[in-house]
Amino acid sequence: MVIGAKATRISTNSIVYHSFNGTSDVYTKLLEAYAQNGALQSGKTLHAHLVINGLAQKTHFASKLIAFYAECKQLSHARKLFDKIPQSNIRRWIVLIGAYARHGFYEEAMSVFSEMQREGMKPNKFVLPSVLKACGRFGDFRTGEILHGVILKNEFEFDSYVVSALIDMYSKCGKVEKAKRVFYGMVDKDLVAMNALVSGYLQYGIVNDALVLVEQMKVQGMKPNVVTYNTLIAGFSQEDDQVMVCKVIELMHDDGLEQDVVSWTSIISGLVQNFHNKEAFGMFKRMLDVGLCPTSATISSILPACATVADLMLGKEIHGYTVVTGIEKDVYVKSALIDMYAKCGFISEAKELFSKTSERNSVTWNSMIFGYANHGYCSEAIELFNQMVREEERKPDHLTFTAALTACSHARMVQFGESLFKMMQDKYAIKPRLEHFACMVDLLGRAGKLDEAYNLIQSMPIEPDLFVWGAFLGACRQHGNMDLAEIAAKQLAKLEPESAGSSVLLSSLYADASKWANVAKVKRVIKKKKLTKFPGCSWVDVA
DNA sequence: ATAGGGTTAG
Repeated sequence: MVIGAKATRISTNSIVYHSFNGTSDVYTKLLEAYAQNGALQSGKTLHAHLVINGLAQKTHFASKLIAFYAECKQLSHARKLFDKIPQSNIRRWIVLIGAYARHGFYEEAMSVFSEMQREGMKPNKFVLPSVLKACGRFGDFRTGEILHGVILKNEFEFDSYVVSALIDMYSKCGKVEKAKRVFYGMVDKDLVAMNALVSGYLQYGIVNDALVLVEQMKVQGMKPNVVTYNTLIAGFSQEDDQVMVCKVIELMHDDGLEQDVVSWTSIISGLVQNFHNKEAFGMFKRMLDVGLCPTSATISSILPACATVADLMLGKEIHGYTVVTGIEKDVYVKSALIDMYAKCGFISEAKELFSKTSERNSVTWNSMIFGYANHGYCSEAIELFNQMVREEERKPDHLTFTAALTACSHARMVQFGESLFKMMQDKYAIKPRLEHFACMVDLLGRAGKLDEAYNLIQSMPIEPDLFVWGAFLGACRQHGNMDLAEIAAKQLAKLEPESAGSSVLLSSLYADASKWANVAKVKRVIKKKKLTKFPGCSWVDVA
């Protein structure tokens, strides 16, 4: 299938391949390079060349080709090649499942594994690490436990790859106790296993325990590596604990290890997440001064800090860098760019990036829909939502519905909003969260349906928060309903007696369509507790 | 065949 259309290019390229003498090593290296650069066309051409020369069926090349297509996210091609290799060959299962797991197709990896078992193939120690990884990333703890049983039954518990992957699976599923038990049961504890447990501690929010573990293991002769320290740095940085980040870096230097791109990216990411934009920019600059090149992960971490008009210049510079280096195509980078332009109000730039995107995930879609919704392009937002549902490229998630409902409420599309709220639950089995209720209350409230909004609040299966009451209060003020406004105000005061002022601030922000982006700022203010309270002021200035 | 950093919402 892949071959036919490329006849002309094949002949020219064949000459090139033959000039290398066509050793298998060259083919392998080329395929790996193509995979790394996502050079799908070149890889397809080489594939055709291998077919013509009768090499494509050789298991060695077939495996490489499967990995290549998986890397280029061409799952159907990978699967087609897999189907051409004789069934009894265990290697083909290992390669396909491994390729899926390595490139983020966790659901597929697990379903192929079930298929493998249905075909009567027994799992071995080479396939288990990939399956465990897929389980962990997918959060499928039940299957993971079954695999643990398989490991014990087949005495794979002395294979360090398998055991490390098992610890990682429990860690990723948030089962630290289980991860700990497996780790402490190991006769020869190895570095990868320890690192997997360290990451489990972080997942669970006990970074300090992780540090203690590392120190203990050091006493017993374990030598931590950059991965160990980077894991700890990421944990402390996310917790906004600058002091501990510095301490870990010092420890790292005592062990003769240098910070790499991942260390820097972890620090930058933590700073941005904790709203220290200036410090993040400074750190980014220092990283460049040290001579390290930012990766797509670094870029997608720093871009959210550029999502205000004041810092857009830097964002544009970074955008330029991504174009030059070719990482603009990366989904994370692309989504972050779309979000950045959209947040700054440059909807047409965001739209252009979105339409030129070949690979989109739910974040890409959601960023664009939010961009439209938050800037009053409500029909565009709804149209894009419909397109997403129609094309079934990605399933809408809870954020997609938040974005679409936001658009409905700004456009006063009450009926459509109600149908979305129903569709979300009935068709997609998404439980409405606080923000969905807040949108619905806002939608009904703006349309003057205050009683319906109030009924919805009272029917909520979860405790309404200040956004829900804030939206309701805004609607009551707008429609001059003193009685209901008073109820809302009392509820707000009850929810946040310490920072009653912030509730009012937030509710008015909520009511103001164009100021969504400021919510983050307000949250930061609240977090720093610098907000003076002014209880009982002009909430009910309805008149 | 296993371990580290990333994008949306609140």
